[in-house]
Amino acid sequence: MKPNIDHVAERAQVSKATVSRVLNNNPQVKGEIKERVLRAIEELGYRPSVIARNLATNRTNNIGLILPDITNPYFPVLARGIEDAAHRLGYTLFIGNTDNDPKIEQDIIYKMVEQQVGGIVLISSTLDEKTVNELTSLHTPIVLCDRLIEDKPFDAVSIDNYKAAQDSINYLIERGHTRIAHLAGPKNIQSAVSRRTGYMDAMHAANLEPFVSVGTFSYESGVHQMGAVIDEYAPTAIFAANDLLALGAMQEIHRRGLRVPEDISIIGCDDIAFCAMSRPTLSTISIPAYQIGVTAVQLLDDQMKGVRSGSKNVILEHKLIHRESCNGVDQK
Amino acid sequence: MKPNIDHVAERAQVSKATVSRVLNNNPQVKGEIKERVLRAIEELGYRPSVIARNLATNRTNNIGLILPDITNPYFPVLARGIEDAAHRLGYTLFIGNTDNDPKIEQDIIYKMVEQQVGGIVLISSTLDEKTVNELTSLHTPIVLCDRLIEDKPFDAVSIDNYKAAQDSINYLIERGHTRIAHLAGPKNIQSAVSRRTGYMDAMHAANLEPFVSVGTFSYESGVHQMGAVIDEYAPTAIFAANDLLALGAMQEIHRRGLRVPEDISIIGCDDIAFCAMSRPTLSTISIPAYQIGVTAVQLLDDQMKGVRSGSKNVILEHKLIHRESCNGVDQK
DNA sequence: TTGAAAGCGCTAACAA
DNA sequence: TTGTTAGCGCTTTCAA
Repeated sequence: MKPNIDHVAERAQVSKATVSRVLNNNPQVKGEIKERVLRAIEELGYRPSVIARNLATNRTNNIGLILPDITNPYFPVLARGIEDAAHRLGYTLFIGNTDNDPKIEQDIIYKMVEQQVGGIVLISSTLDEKTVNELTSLHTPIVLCDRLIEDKPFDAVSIDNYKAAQDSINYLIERGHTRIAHLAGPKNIQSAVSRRTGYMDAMHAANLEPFVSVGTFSYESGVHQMGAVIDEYAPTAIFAANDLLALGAMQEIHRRGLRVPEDISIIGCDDIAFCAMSRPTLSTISIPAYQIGVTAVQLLDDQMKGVRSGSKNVILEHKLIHRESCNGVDQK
Repeated sequence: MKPNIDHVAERAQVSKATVSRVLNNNPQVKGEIKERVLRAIEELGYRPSVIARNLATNRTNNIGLILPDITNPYFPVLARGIEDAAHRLGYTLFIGNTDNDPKIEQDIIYKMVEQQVGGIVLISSTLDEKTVNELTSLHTPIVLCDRLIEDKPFDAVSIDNYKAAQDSINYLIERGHTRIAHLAGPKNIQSAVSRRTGYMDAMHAANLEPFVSVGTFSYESGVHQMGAVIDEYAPTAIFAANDLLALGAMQEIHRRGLRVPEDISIIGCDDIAFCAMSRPTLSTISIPAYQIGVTAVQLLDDQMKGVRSGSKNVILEHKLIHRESCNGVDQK
């Protein structure tokens, strides 16, 4: 039979309150008694019941991670950062995929709250007024990743997507490109929108004619969009809203017998591992996904421990990575 | 104040046992009373405390997924299958990465058991006698993925790695190759060992001289190993123990000014998404990772519900996918 | 510094 | 068919 706190108390000849104190490192237990309790615990192979403790204290050491789809190569790195940080802080991690479906997202959030998670790291696409109000009413600490919500009562950690887009465009402009098209992501995803706006503003600032093709954040979408872009705009460079799009676009460019970067330069965003493996290797905006994850958990931990009041918005640095897929227009 | 079962009982003018019955869909509650209780629940916005229920029943609706590293592109698909199946069955999923470190693995297993998970899906590399005994002593349902343990009291789901390797070699032999090298995975990972054995046996059966280079399951290892293989063996074909190795090898082959498949054909294993995106696209053994995940959860659910006694070993079908990276020797 | 005892919010015998 | 009551294994006042 699995030993419980009473068995330990009995064996150590103390009350279970004392055992509980030892368990919780309460310093007011005298050394000798503490020894005795620890020995009893050892001898019985006793492990406290987390569940009973949860009920008594009304909290858990669990936190939840809710993301669109772990299958998208950008997310595993983020998830790993979160898991590592959570593990380090003694939390166990729940995980759930939403496929960007607001209904599923709701579902999972409630399920995790029901499990009494101490906090949630949320990568959401659906932050309308209604959702925000519901989240607020949960009274569960929340940290948002990858989207920047101003004037909202949530902690968040992300990069400056607007600036990342501008950096990309300016990088292409410096290399002499003037016909730069943008493969954009979904309109309901905030990071995609920021990147698109950054692109538009940078193009206008340089007096260049913009061209945007909207799709999803997938490889297939990149393949598909690229065909239309070539037909309708004849670009010499592409800024893709993420790397999967860029890789798909590259595929289509090659299929048409054009070359990267000689005919068309291309830059992506995220810096997934495959950017360095593709032929040619893919220039991109590197997002510190792992660090975003770690930071998110730190913010969450602070909230859970009541260290801070008010919400905090952390913007991490992105970095443009130059690889083979980008050339100057004169280097054909 | 958050309502509890007593509040509901009071409002519905019944005992809390009756409320509990309604909560658990016990059919012996009369329709009218059930209505009253449901109304009270509705009006109070009552949600039962999972934690209290866990303590009372001594079980949870949580299951755990323990894997080496979610960052390895093979695992997210598996994880997704597991999450989807778990979600469908009403389980919430814990996740933990081990980095193939037996100590961390132990740690996470205990942590999850401590959380009273109902069961664990384990992708382990370290199944020695000692670990097996410890796992058995946990009395927690366990399903192993991706490795086949005979005569062990665990459910498992995997593919036939030995045969997968043989299929690959025979496929290359049919195309006229005779100098076929193998980039092997770590010696302590069972799937890697099976693939290697399959390779060796297939080579011997065909009277061909084998050449094995041992490394890790990473891209970098593929790059590194490939150099040595070219120098020491001059292969016309490569069977890599996984796709990352294959992609790394391809990179190195190109770097040396050789061509795939004209100079060297190459086939990998796993069928990660990038296989279809690389240049050339990569032939590989397709492993039904998603289906493995789904099946694992089904087995786990059976165990948890006591449907079955004895352990079950499910082998799913793999499939050889022909892509551009493989040629006949005469098609130079 | 330690112990006694009352919960935490539910489930499940057992009785009625 | 419903209610009474005793736990589940801890934590946490309050008293000693």
